[in-house]
Amino acid sequence: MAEQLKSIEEFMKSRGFKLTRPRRRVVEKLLAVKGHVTADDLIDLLRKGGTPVSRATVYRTLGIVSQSGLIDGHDFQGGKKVYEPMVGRAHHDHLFCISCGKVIEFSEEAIERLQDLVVARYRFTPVYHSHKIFGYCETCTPKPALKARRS
Amino acid sequence: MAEQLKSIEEFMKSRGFKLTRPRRRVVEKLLAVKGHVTADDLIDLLRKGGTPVSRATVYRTLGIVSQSGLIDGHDFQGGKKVYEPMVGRAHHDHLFCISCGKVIEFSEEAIERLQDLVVARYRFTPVYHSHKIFGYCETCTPKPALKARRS
DNA sequence: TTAAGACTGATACGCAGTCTCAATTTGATA
DNA sequence: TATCAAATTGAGACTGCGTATCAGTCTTAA
Ligand SMILES: [Zn+2]
Ligand SMILES: [Zn+2]
Ligand SMILES: [Zn+2]
Ligand SMILES: [Zn+2]
Repeated sequence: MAEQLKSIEEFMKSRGFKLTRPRRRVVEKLLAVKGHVTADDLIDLLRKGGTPVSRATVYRTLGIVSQSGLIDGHDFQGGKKVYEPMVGRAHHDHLFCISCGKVIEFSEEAIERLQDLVVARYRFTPVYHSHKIFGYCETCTPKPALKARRS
Repeated sequence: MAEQLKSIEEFMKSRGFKLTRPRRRVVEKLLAVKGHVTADDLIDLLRKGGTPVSRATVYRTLGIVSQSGLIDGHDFQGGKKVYEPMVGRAHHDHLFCISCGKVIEFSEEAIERLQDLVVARYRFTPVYHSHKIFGYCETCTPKPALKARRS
């Protein structure tokens, strides 16, 4: 955990940013929370934790660190970004349940390889990608068995 | 083209919506423009074309027709949706140039198949997906040859 | 003709995120 | 330790896409 913080501090230094106390609070809170959180989640958590940080600083910090790939932001629902730490984690993509909001992470190396093929085909230089599949998770999917019984 | 309009009209009827004159104007304009346009692009085009339609109606119409899969909306840049007609077209995904904004469409059947595999693994019922690769298009990618010469 | 219901458009509103700018903090230097 | 320029902070104003509201209009079928 301190390890992860260190990585982030290094990145910021390399870009001429300081890991100030407010910024550290934001990053530490994000690292402490497992899963995907919004900027406002972080603001609430920090306030409740007795170490409030201004909205502007939270957004700015997330913006800066996002550039490093050490944290990732995703837009699932309509226009509300969720962030997750990526320090020391492998790349993954997401399934999102449009009924309950559940987020499932998946890795499929074969897909990643095929993307290399696609970009090569168009002489495109990829920087990052977003692959999201929307639908119903197991508990939100209507059971076919029940449907059949009804008829 | 009238063919495409017909499909959209059928969908709307089936859902209890009427293809009124303002709605038809919006849809026809979208079908007429090749490529990806925003709601405001459509508003401008309609106004310049002498057949203005209110903002609300444009947004509402795009929202209604989007539900059919006959047009698709994508969010590339920050929070500005672009729409494209899908009537009679096959599914495809996108490359987006973060330098010039160019959009390249691609189809990779193998990726689509692998997605089936992924969702099955999690007993997930897919409804739609979004697969976007961001980076630099051919003309925006710095040429390695030039770089080498410099050193 | 009349009336119920769908639709339109002007505009107010919501909301995530950004910008502004005076006050504060940082950290390099004397 | 004192000093100062540069970076950062935070409160709140602001932006911009999209949605909600609602009075007035258009349809359509008695
Ligand atoms: Zn991926
Ligand atoms: Zn994730
Ligand atoms: Zn696809
Ligand atoms: Zn497309």
